[in-house]
Amino acid sequence: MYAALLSAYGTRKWWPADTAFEVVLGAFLTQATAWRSVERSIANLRQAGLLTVQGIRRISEEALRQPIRPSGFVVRKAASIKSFVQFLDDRYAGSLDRMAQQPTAELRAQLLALPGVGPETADAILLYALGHPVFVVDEYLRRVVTRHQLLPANARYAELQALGDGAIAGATREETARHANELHALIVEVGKRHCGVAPRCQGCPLQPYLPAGDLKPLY
DNA sequence: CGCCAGGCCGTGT
DNA sequence: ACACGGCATGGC
Repeated sequence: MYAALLSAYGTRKWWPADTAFEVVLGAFLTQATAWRSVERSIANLRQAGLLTVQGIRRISEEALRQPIRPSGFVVRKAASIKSFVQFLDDRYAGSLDRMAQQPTAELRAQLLALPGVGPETADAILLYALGHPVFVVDEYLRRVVTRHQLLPANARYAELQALGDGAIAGATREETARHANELHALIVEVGKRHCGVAPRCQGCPLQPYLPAGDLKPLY
């Protein structure tokens, strides 16, 4: 299925961000939020000079709510972003490069301990901001996997991740990270186009892999 | 206008 | 352990 997606859509350029720290901001802002809305927030932050660790460090939590307004959940997201920068300063002297030197499992635990960081946000930061080879599970993957009856609809995050891990294993850490990057990006693409709440399977590159029978809306 | 978006968290069983 | 609603805002 990975091969079919790659063949259909080609190489995606992901994560859509100019810097590692911008990836982190996007990871928080996109929680249950359309990327279109995140883009407007990023534009606001850029205009205010807030796309850097120093920028976020300087602004108050309350003032940060304003530029990220288009992404919603502004009270929680502003607090989460400030907490992350506090953590980065305390633990890694404000450097994502230094943070990236630590073992993946340790970093994941540290991230999950932060407010507003769940498994997907932690893994997105690990992969796209820190370059660690972890597979990122999101709602789109859950939909694809459920529709194709690869796992039950109530599968846990770890089960979905294990499925992804099986598809991205490479000979080197870098190769695995590249596959993790690519496949997640492709899943989002096919998810947006074909795997919404109501299925739109016409022209879907994964159609040959669908089980027999009718598809139902998810909820 | 109503539905939904690249989750996370506190609360109730 | 696990389901369930709230969280804010805007695009379609």
